[in-house]
Amino acid sequence: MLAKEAISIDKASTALKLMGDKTRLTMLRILADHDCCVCEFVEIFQMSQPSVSQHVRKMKDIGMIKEQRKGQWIVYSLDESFEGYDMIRSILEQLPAQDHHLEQLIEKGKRVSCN
Amino acid sequence: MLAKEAISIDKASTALKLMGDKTRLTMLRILADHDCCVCEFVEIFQMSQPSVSQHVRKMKDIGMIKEQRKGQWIVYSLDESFEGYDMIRSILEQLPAQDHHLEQLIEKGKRVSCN
DNA sequence: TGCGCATATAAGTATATGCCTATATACTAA
DNA sequence: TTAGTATATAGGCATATACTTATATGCGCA
Repeated sequence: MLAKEAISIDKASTALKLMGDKTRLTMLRILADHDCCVCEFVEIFQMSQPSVSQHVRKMKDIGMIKEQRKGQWIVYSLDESFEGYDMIRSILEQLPAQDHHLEQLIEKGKRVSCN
Repeated sequence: MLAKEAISIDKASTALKLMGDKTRLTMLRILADHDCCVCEFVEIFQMSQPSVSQHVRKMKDIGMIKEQRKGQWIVYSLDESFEGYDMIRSILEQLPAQDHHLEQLIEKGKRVSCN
């Protein structure tokens, strides 16, 4: 057993359910390395802005990610105070990095956040 | 980054989706410590046998668990050869043990598998 | 062979999910 | 204030999910 604080089955299943969607899981894997705003995800996933907004909202609602307004944009990031943070971090660390999405964003001149 | 073999986002999201159900997640947490058969899960979850069978089937279909017939029973266990085995193991290790379910099963004289 | 137990499958239903379009809200800058 | 950009919400629709009951299949044993 790892020396990580245990999370309840209930909390864990709620988090894992959200991570069970390919789009959200990719978003989280990106957020593990880079903060992002909604319009960047729209560009990356070539998906409607409301769809992205709804995915983001679900993750924000359970406290998995947090938002911070930066001028015109709302930048999202993993919330380290989330009860299951250690768990989701350890999951994301086992997934391939998604830096190519960020690189393409920069190439297209659509990268917004600076980090 | 941990030194675990990477799993694709696709494979991972499929596995995580199944783990996003409270019943299945609890089953998996139990299987992390003890092999079980369908009738034991029926007793533990107080759920219809077809429901249990369907949950088990979904996990078997993607290779997450494997079956082994032992006489009258089919005993299920985590499949170590599953591509995402390291990932699901690391998740389950962060969840509270579910030994009380097994203990209650034994008290009721309904424990089947011997391990 | 035939009965009983364990498990699987089929079919139906209610609810949840993920996407879309249309519209509302919030902030920036002229 | 007004226009433009970013984000959120509402409403609708198609599909997926989780459960149920009814029924089929598979194995062990008398």
